[in-house]
Order: sequence, then C-alpha cells, then structure tokens
Amino acid sequence: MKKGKVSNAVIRRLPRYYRTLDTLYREGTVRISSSALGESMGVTASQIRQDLSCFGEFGQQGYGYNVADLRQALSDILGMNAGYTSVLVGAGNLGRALMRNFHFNKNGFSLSAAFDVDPKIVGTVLNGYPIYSMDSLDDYLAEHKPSIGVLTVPKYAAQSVAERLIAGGVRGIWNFTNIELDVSDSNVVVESVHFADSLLTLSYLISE
Amino acid sequence: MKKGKVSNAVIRRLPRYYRTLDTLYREGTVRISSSALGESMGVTASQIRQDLSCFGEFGQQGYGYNVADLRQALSDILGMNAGYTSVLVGAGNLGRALMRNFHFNKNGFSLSAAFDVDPKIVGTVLNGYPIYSMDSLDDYLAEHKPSIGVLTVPKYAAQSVAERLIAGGVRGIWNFTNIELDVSDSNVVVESVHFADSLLTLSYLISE
DNA sequence: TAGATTGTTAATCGATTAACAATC
DNA sequence: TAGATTGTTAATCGATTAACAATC
Repeated sequence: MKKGKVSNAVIRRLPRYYRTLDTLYREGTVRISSSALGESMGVTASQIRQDLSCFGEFGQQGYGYNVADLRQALSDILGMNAGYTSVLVGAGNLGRALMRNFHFNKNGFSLSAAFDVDPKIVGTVLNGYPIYSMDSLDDYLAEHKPSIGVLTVPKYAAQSVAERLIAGGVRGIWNFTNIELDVSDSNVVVESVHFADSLLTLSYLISE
Repeated sequence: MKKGKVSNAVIRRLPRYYRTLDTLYREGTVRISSSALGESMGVTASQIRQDLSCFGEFGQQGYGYNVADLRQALSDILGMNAGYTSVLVGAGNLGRALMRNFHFNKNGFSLSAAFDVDPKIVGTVLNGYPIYSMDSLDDYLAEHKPSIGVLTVPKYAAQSVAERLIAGGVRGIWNFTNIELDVSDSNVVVESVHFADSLLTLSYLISE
C-alpha cells in the first residue's frame, strides 16, 4: 500500500491525524482545510499537506478535505482495515487493564485470547477474552497465527516470551515491559510503551 | 539547572540514556566510551557526545565516561532528585496497575495518594497507597501541593479532573486518557501516554 | 609517552516551512 | 467567474554526523 520511503517523523504523526479526523467525523464535520486542521492540531498547514502527499492525493483545490474520506484513507494507511489479530501475554494488572479498557477493535485489532501462568485465572474469561495457560501458547500461535503479541508479562519473562511469540510467527510485538527486547528477526517490529521514559520526560519538563 | 535551549529530540532521548546507564551501573560496568555506548544503543557516538554537551562536560579524554557519575548526572538533569511528589486520580484498572507495578520511587516521584469516585474502594489502601474520595481532592491538593497528577480517569471525566489538578497547583499532568487535554495555563506541562497511537504505529509498521 | 577519546566546530543531511502554479 | 485551497517545488531551518584539535 505505501509508496516510497516515509520518514519516521511522518509515521508518528499519522495516528494523531487519524484521531483528530475521527473526532471531527463523529462531531459531524463534513469538510476541513489543511489550514483549519493545522490550527486545531497546532501544526502548520504545509506540514499536513506535505505529510499526506506521501500517500496520495486526498484533497480538492478550493475545497479542502472531505472528513469522512480522509479519515477512511488514514485508517487504510495505518492498516486498521487489514484484519490484524492479536494475543495478549501476561494477564496481570496491566494486561487486565488493557483487556477491560482498551478498545482493540476500534483500532483495527481483534484480540482473540490472553495467556497467563497463574492457575487461578487460567480458564476464566475476562471481558469476553479467554485466558489460557502459558503452556498452550505455542500451539495456539501455530494454529491461529496472530499478527501481533501484546507483551504485558513481568520484566524477567519478557525476553523469553518475546522469543516464543516470534517463533510463533507474530509480525509485531507491542511491548509494555521496560526492557529493550533483543529481536534479531528483522521482519518483526517491536513498538514499546515505556512508562518510565514518559514520566521522566515530564519530570525534565517541569524542572526547566 | 538546564542551560540554553535543549531541543525536543534531545529531551526525548535523555530517559533512554539514563535507563541504559542505570543498567550498566547495576551490572557493575565502571567506564564506557561514547562509541561503546552508542554501539549498544544503536545511535552514533557523535550524537551522544553532542546531546550530553547540552548539559555540561561529563567525560574525560582518552577514558570515556564514568558510568556511576554519568548515571547520576543524568538523573539530576531529569529532575529525579528534585523530590517531586504525585497523586493519582482514577483508581480503575489502569490506575491500580500503575499503583501496583510502576515504581514511582525509582523514577524520582513519590506517590502520596490516589483518588476515586467508587465508594467501595474509597478508604482502602492499595500497595501502601491510600485511596481517598474525589470529594477530598481539592483540599488535598491545597494542603500537599503535589508536583504532578497522574490522570487515569475515564475519558469523560478527563478534562474536568485536569482542571481541578491545575487549579490545585500541579506543574505537570501525566495523562493516560486518550483525549487531547485543553490546558490554557502555559506553566503546566501535559505528557500523554497514547496507547492507541502506539498500537497504530505498530499497525502501520507491520503493514509496510 | 602513545593511544584513546573527549568536546566542539564544520559539513551534511533531512525535515519543516514558504511560495505558487494548477484547478476546483 | 472569483475565491479558495490543493499538491509540489524551492528555500529555510534544524538535527545529525564527521572531523579534529585538545588532552587525559
């Protein structure tokens, strides 16, 4: 779908474009110009037009962008309609918080199952998601071939579980553990949510 | 403490420098050169030296950097030793996951209390942190003047709670809600953890 | 001392912004 | 049509990398 080399800076802005367009769409806004969109997001109109031009032509001279169409285009670009599937490994506090609160479906990912070592929760169902034993992870991966694995295990288990996920064929790991995963397979993408980095950035900013 | 204008790109790299140095420190590494550090982090030695030069001189020609000293310097730069305090608002799944698993102290923030609307948990203590009623939030802020507020409330409550935190004098908000907070006070910093943006970035990357 | 490695200046590269012809 | 706004090219700005004198 994508063409040419899209810079990381652009890629990181795409979700926010989508999110803003989605809000406008839900509010019933029909059209918006790059300058109005830029104003509302605190970026320049030039940047928006330049960024979008990496993927095609979505606007119309003299009119701007149709909100519904651009939202749809962005969701396609982001792969939200590709039918990606996911499994979650580690149904502790954070894993359960994601299972209960995070809208996987709204973001294009169906979550099919969770895995944990704790026999007290293995076999239960949380918010509609079954929790299976870690022992069955590898067989499950082989059978269902999920696109990504959500990694919410304790730190010490992170690397070994990541390797099992990769051996099982996932294409991406959504990493919530605070370690740098050592992933040699260059076809597997790791996206990390580093809570501590975020808090320390805030700490720096309030220190200035 | 900081001098001059430090670019956002540099600021965002600081926590990772700290994290890497901390790991080296715990492993007992005494000294490291910018090239060795760069190699292990996947960045150039030039960038590390250039970044650090924003804050002072921490190395020694022919030797490199003393790991313990540089780690300490980074923690100072990040404000980890400034005695910052925090409160958490919204003790739902995510809030409780943070209270149980996130090491506030290791990151220089003492968490003094949590607040929630649910009468079933108000008055309880979780992992040593007392959970108080939302009704008492404003008085608590006035009395204790925490540095930051951790915002883990439901979406619909986010903006109004943020305003109460700001009125109560916090200098920063660590925002886990998926909305763009409208903060007019330019002295208050908002740092957001956008789960959906992170997952959508991963989605894009595996689509390539 | 000789070798290593810093901090910093200069060169390069890439990303953002400005400008404008095309055109709805 | 006239006004508005795009997509894109050119100009600017900023960030990264390379080079090297200083020096431990």
